[in-house]
Amino acid sequence: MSKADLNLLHALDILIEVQSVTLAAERLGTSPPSVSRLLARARDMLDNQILVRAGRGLVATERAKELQAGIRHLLAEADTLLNAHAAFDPGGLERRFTIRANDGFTGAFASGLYNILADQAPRATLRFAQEHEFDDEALREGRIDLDIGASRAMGPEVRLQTIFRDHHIALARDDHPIFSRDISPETFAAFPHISVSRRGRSAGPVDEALQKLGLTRHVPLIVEVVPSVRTVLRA
DNA sequence: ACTACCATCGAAAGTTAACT
DNA sequence: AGTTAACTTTCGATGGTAGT
Repeated sequence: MSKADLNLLHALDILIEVQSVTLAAERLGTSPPSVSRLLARARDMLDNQILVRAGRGLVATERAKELQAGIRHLLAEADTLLNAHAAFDPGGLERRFTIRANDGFTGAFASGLYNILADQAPRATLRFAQEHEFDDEALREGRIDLDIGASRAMGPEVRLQTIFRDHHIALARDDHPIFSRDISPETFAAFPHISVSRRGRSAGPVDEALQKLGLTRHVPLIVEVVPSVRTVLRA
């Protein structure tokens, strides 16, 4: 790696992401031949085919995908190191921050966050995106800045931090038979469930908890938002 | 002896054009 | 769409010269 430099690593990161010399050149603000030469240097340096020709295009190899996480980690560390001396001035910040969160979080915190932003970074904008709007790669690829939701493993390049704990509430009709006796995990799992999931998932933390008790539940219906549940229960 | 300035050289990285 | 060749530009290293 003695011939590596940050420009090369940055170019390699983009090349692996877009899998195209032309697109990478556009992202880097340079020409395709220049990127082609960078790619040739990277191939020589790594002694490995990181991007291979597939017809008229390029395809990232498994080795390239393995390298990418490490490359991004290195670039982030270098950025932190090189900019440590620079005083951060939020007042002059001109950029949009995209936060992926559910309606509950947006309703509870959007106003407060806006007030802070207006006070400290008046030229910046804040966008709340719905949970279903981006895939899991969005955070890793920088399409969103913050993902607020149930924690899940996303690799070493993504930093996780617990900011609050939430709890689940179950709804049922007034005359539902579950209320005729004490509610236990067994009776809870015995009845069919409606799952509320913007991502269309039928299983989640509830199912993991039931599984630990040797129980499973049947989820015949999935809806996106809580009001839909109320409508179904009343029907 | 030290410093500042200028010219020269070579490596690296850029471009266009042509080819595969 | 990617690669290569030829050429150009940029930049850092080096050495010579002049002034203090």
